[in-house]
Formats: sequence, C-alpha cells, structure tokens
Amino acid sequence: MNRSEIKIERIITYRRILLKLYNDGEKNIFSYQLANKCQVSSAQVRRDLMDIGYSGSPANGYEVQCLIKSIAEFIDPDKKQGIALVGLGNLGRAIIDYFNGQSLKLEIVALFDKNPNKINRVIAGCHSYHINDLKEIIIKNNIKTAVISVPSTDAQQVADVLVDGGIKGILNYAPIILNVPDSIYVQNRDMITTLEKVSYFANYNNK
Amino acid sequence: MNRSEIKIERIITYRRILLKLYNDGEKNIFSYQLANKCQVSSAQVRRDLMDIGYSGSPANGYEVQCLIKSIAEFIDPDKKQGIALVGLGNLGRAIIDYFNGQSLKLEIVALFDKNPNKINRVIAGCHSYHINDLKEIIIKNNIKTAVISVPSTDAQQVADVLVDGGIKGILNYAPIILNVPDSIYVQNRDMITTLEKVSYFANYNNK
DNA sequence: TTTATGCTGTGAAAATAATCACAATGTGAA
DNA sequence: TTCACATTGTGATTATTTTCACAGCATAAA
Repeated sequence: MNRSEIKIERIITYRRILLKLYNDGEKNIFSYQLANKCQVSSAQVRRDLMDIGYSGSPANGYEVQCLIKSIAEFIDPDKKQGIALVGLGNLGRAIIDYFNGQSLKLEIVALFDKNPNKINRVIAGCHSYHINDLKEIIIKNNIKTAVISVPSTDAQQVADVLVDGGIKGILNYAPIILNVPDSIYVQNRDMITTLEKVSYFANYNNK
Repeated sequence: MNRSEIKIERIITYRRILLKLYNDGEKNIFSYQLANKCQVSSAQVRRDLMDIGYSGSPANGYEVQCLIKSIAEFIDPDKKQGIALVGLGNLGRAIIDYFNGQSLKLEIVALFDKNPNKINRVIAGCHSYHINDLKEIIIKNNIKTAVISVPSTDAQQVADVLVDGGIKGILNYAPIILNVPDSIYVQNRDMITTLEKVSYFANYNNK
C-alpha cells in the first residue's frame, strides 16, 4: 500500500469535503463528483479509495458515511493526540483559532512562548507556558506533533528542544530549513517561498 | 525546459539559502553543499541548475552571486509586482509581517477587509480598504496575485471578486477548495489539512 | 609539464505517479 | 425477465520525477 505524501494529503482533503457533504445530508457520491470538488481526476479518486481498501458500488457510488469512517481508520491515530504550538505571535494565534475544534482526534493542547507577557495565560482554551518548560510538558503529555510559529532566528533552537523532547513531526512556518534527524517528519510552510511561487505561476501561466 | 511546481519551489528555496550565504560572505558553493542545506540530493541540485541554464565549474562549484542572479532571471517578474491581501485577522497580519521586505520584486501593497474597524488604516506601511473596493483597486494597480486569509465562509465570494478583477494567482488559506477558472493558479495552504498530515507522518513513520 | 583529484553536466535508467480503458457489476425501465 | 446504462475496480500504459554513473574538465601538487 502506497502512502506517499501527496496521496495522504489528497485523502485528507477528500475527508474534509465528505464531512461537509455529510453535514449537508448527502448519503452517496460518485467518484467524478468527489473528484470535481477536490479538483483531481475521477480515476485518481477511485485509485486512492482502492488503496485505502474501501469499495463503492457501480450503481450508487460511495456511501459518504462509510467512506468517512474508512478514511478515519486509514489516517487517524488510535487515541486523541495533543499538539504543541510554539510562538504566540499573530501567526500562532491564527493557527489555534483555525485548527482547534476542526479535527476529531487532534487538538492543540499546549502553547509556548519566550515572552513573559504571553505565558501563563489561556488562549482559546489552551494554557501557555514558558519555552523553558517545553521539554517537560511535551514529555508529560506524550505530545508527538508540534507547530513552529516563531521568528526564523529562534526556529532552529526550538526545533532542537522539540526533538530532544521526543517530537516526531514538525509543521514549520519559519523561513529556514530545520536541521533535525531523518526520523523526524518536517513540513515547511514558509510563506515567503509560497507567495513567490504563486506570483511566479500567476505570471508564467500567462506567458 | 521543465517548470513543474515542485521544481520551481526548490529553485526558490535554493535562492533563499543562497541569499543567506551571500550575506555571510560566501563566494562559492558546491552542489552537495547546497543540497545539504536544502535537504535534497546533489544530483537534484545539479539537474535543477542545469534546467535554469546556469553553469558552475568543476573546481569551484557555483558562484553564489551569479547563481542568485540566474535564479532571479528565471523566476522573477520584470517589474516590481504588488500583491493584494484579503482578510485582516491574525493570519493576515502575520502574513504581512512575515512577507513584506523579504522579497525584492514582490510586495503586499493593498489590504482588504469587510470590518469597518479595520479599513482605512495603515498596517506595516500598507493601506487597508473595504472589500467593496477590491475590484477597482486591483485593476488600478495591476495586481495579479492575491492572498485569501478570510474565514472559509467568505472565501469563495472573495475569490469570485478577485477573478473578476483579473487576478491570476491566489494563495488560499481558507480550508475550502475554491471554484475558479482553470487559467487561475491556486495554491491551497489550509492549516487543518496540513496539520493532519504532519500528525499522520509523525505517527506513521514510527509504525 | 604531468598527474591526481574531485567536481560538474548530462544521457540513461529507475522509481514514482497519474491516466487510460475496459470487463464486471448492479440497477431500473421495458 | 431481459436489456441498456452508468459507474466501479484495476491491469496496463503513459507521463513525470529522481537518481545513477561516468566522461570531461579545471585546478593544484609534484
């Protein structure tokens, strides 16, 4: 079974769309309909769903509720998992607001900053700590995933502590490439690179 | 010449690293060194640089300054280009702060929101307008790239206006798939999907 | 000079990802 | 029942991306 990044990301997207359909009361959906909503080909949808081991019927397509369940079995962790977020600037606050409450099994549960004015507070139901307590708290809470939303000058140092505390996955918004062991999964989401890329294609696609 | 998204993104990343090296006074770099810093293979670096038409020397590798210039010729627009940002919540402010001043040819120059308290202000040197003026202003300023950082309920409507105003590239942070013409380049950067993916690989890579 | 060294540039091969295309299926109309 | 139809599941194919591997080259040391 193939679990490439790109496929996993598509499957997660299918679920988001399916949850919306489910809330709208949709019971069934065909591959080409889901494909349209996700902007991929219908063959791609069928192939991806085949890979997660879910089967539809030629007459009725896929059952929305069952499919959501199959995707959850394929993607979700067994238990609820806490996520740590480091850096309580505008970006950090935005991420908490966007994310919490949106995922069934995942929740940002611990916040960190180095600014004394930002610690020992509760933001969107989450407690904030000084970054010196990072290692202790992520170990105590068995946190395996973290978000870095600190300035790039501090990002490597934060990553080092996260790795030391046993983190296995990092979502990095700082515009640097983190130096971490190969066993750690890092997703970079540097806004500068992204916006330069969008601008490039905005221009290039029109010669 | 191949201009796939993934290659363009790598090339933009090379430049970021090279600019840092240049500021540190580095004159030359070998493919394997740049590869290390970007976490790709050295063959990949050589192939990418071949594709943009830059040549190094076997003895001295690549000249940092020249390479930066070659990448700029390959990637950058001829003239400076303004970018519009729609949605002045925490995320929008974070993007302005992260981005402006970091790119030579690109700058966020116009901000939009629907909240009257947020319009007619200057944030990090940028003026903010009511979203009703969006079309007029992006046409007047020949803006081709936009960032959507509004709640998902408003995102499609914003996209429609952007498209109507002649935008060619959209960086979308709202967790929905925008419905826009094929000719518009859209980059989705939904934080929910991203964090679910990071969590998945954090767990999966460790069985 | 000559030689040894360690790169680059790149054709060829391998690996990965997406699409094609169609047999099999199940439904509803006749 | 039977038939026409639209869709699934998937082997085969095609396209794309990455890596391999090495000839050719520039330099420095002998």
